[in-house]
Amino acid sequence: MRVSTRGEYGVRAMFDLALNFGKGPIALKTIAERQMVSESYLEQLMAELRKAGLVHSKRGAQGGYELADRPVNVSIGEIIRVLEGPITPVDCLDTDTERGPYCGTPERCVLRNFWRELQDSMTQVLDNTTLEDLRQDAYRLEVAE
Amino acid sequence: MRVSTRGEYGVRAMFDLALNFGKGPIALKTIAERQMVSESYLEQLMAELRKAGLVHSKRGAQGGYELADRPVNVSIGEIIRVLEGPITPVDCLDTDTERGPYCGTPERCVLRNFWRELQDSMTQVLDNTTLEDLRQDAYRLEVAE
DNA sequence: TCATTTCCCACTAAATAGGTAGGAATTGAA
DNA sequence: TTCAATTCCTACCTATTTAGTGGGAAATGA
Repeated sequence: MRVSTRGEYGVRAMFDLALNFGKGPIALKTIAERQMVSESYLEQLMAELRKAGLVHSKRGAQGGYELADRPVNVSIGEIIRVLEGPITPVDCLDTDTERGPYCGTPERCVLRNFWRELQDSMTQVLDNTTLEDLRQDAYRLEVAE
Repeated sequence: MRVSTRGEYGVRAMFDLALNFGKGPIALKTIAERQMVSESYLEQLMAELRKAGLVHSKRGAQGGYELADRPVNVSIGEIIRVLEGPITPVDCLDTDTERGPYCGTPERCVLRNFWRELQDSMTQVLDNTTLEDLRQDAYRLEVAE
């Protein structure tokens, strides 16, 4: 029932980009240092986020990464799905891949419904929180001090 | 963001015991066959559930396992915690173990709060669903046919 | 007595997690 | 035009976790 470091680091990096949105590209090195994450490991994650269209990159000197869209349009769920795959507590909920939608006995569907409920409560939080929400939380935190 | 087969099989087995609650001990072999799970693998899981006090066992001929308590008193969350450990999407939420409660920068606490929200929504479902709820779902399913 | 059943321990193959290393390609600035 | 900064790409690596298997000792009802 855990998010791996892929998801966790990815969210940290995207949150960092959200806090610096509008300032032009941010170098991977900067993000990695600020978020205390291995640079070359994070690089791989950023490559996946780029291919998924969540960030834009600029090569060469003064290059770096920036959000492809405004923070309000990026949910945490999107980030997690790119880095961790579909949000499904158990395989039989996963209709996209070939992990099968039906599980044999009718009693088993009772369990399937339960897992679906769990899935819904997770996606509810994940898909309804955006980077903008987190950015505002951070802002409020700063003001309060 | 997945439950491993440990949790999934464990819940299946406990659900099976709930459906057969009051009928005396059920042999591991029977559960394994009904739930289509490897017998010796399930055996290890049952051992952990027994040590955690969730099931009672009886050795020898006519032996087997049965719920230690009425289905209404067993939540799915308990089962999952025994077999998968604490329900924490990320380490910094885990105050029980030595994974640390505090994460460095104040901005990071924004993320911590977010993960906490996710955790809450998960435990909400997991801890408020009991084996009795599932048993009744199964009963209703049967009646409807 | 004996078939049945739990209990216990050791082992293992494959996948996943969490990285490292090195170099090619691009680009802004001096 | 050169060069340092930076992304991009591929390959590789180690430890841990996952999902089991196998064998035998101990208990117990018939």
